[in-house]
Amino acid sequence: MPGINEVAELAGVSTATVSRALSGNGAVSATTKDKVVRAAAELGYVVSSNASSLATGRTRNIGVVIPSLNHWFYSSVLQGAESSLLANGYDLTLYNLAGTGEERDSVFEHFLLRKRVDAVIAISLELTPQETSRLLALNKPTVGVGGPLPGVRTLSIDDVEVARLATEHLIALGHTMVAHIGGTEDFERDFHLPTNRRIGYEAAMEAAGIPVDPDLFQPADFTLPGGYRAAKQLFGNPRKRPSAVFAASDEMAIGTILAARDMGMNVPGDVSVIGIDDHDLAEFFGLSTVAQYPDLQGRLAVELLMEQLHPESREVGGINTALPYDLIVRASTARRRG
Amino acid sequence: MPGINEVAELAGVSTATVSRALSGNGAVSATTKDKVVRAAAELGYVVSSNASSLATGRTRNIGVVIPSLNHWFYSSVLQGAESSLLANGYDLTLYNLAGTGEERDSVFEHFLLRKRVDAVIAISLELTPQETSRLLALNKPTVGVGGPLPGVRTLSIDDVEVARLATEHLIALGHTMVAHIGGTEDFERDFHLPTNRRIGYEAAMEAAGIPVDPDLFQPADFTLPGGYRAAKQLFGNPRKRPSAVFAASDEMAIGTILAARDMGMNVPGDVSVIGIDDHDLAEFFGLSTVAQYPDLQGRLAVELLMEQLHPESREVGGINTALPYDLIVRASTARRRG
DNA sequence: GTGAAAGCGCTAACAG
DNA sequence: CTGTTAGCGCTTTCAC
Repeated sequence: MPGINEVAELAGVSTATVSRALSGNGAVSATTKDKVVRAAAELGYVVSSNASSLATGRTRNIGVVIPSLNHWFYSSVLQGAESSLLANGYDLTLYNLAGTGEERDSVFEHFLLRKRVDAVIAISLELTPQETSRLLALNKPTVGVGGPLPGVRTLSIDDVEVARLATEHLIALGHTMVAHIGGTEDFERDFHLPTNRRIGYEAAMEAAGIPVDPDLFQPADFTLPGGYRAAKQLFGNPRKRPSAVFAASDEMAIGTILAARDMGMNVPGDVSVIGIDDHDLAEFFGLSTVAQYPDLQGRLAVELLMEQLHPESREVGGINTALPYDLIVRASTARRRG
Repeated sequence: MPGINEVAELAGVSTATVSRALSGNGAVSATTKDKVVRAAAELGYVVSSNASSLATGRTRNIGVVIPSLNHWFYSSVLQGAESSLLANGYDLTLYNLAGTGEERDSVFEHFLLRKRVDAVIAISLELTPQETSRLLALNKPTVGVGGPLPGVRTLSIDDVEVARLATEHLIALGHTMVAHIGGTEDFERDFHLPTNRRIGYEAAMEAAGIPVDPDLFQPADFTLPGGYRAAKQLFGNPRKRPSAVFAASDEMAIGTILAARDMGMNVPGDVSVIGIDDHDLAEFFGLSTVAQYPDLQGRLAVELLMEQLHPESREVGGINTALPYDLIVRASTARRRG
């Protein structure tokens, strides 16, 4: 593990010059730079990030706080963020909030404060007021993805619009008995988004002059089994059978498709189904959906941070644009029959 | 952001004493320790991990290298490791190898070498010889999970035994036409495990005196759609229709169940299906399986590392025990009909 | 049990 | 353009 002075010696220059040559800060003649680079390569020299951080106050490391790793959306955002950070020469340290309350506390009480990160990305987090203030107290650039974080710049698709679009697709196919599977109250409190999606659904219905029927709403937990159970309730109602279902996530929509099959119903013959996400499995199940791009959202979050961390070298444009989403029509939606 | 000297001042002691009191290294009288702790709390003092690392040479940070984030197994291991590291006061920095070859290279060429981690956990990695030597050149404690890593202590279930157990379960139910869906050749080269699982399958068949029929093997890519396609091939063969399928992963097994349904076959009436993993969705699909516990594997990997990093304070026992796995019988397997 | 002081390996003025 | 030097904030001998 060679240090900077060994490189300096080999190259026949001072350590300061080595530092300058390797970091690009400060002018170095082309020839010395070349010498230094060679020497460093020969020795296999790599800066000690600790020493460097201590001297500069910057760590080239950013913290990502995530509610859980086992969800398609979160891990996709994480994947996008990781890859983009890597490209920018940053490390990513991961804080997972799943697990006991104690673990969660210790993230906020100890870990984030260790001065180990230059900035933090918070994925779909709904924090307690205390946690939020801890986060803000870090006084570091922070950006949220997918969750509303008071006081923090947040990246999120327009859930109301996305839900409206999905619902309109169903309505345009002639459906009027359009059911909605959305978040449970618990879930709503934690993530807000289900409420927004429900609002978009209701807006689309009302705009089409179709009264919103509370019996056509079923809460679920955003999982496939949850969607399955909710759909069975909907389909089993002898009085009102929906001809279309808008589920607030693809996993629930897939559960809905499976429930329909199990009840002997044909999708889309007897019932149309649409979700939100464009989950990995959506294509396999022929699921129509509104795609969002969590990977891209993770990348964008990193861009945003980089702008704040390196204000000089970046142009600012393009970040404030709304996040993209697209209606993707597959085999699970069709014109109302009869 | 108070520093150690401010704490020292408030407590009326030297910085050396603060360091000792807070780290537990070196003797400090109970009363001074108390004073220091109070002062630190009052100021909200947290050590600068960089300064501390620079001085001690230890970072309290460990690197985790993972092939991809979107897989149940990997992210479960990661989750277990993260939570266990947190409990041990360690940070986790994440290196994802998915993405372009360049990104992958840069992980090995630059990031891991930054002296930022005390140890590394490699999840299911099959590395090139060059990458392996880079890794070993770090000369840091390293443990692998789930993949064979030459020269590295690795945690892995006994794939041969697990596969044999699954197959025996089918055989014991009277099945003789037992098909196997395993890894493609590409996949095999990368992960080895499919081969081992296939070996276990064949061993069980032979032990029961049932000749292994190559027509009853189908390769797939460990995904649900892949399992679906493979199963269709198996079930569509007009000459030999298996009465049971052993899939090398739960996702492929679920694909198999869906394929059977789509072909009008009843599970387990017409065909029994078993997988390996105990995936999140296994219960929902009533899938019989051999559970492995990736979360636990992640935790164990951390234990192993902690032993190496803090040899004094740990007892060594229990780590060399084979990793646990359990046959879990649900609704997808039954006695052969007729 | 406690303090003084010498670094850990690098960077950033400041001179030249 | 390059070298000298003073830290960054902590830990750890070494005395006392």
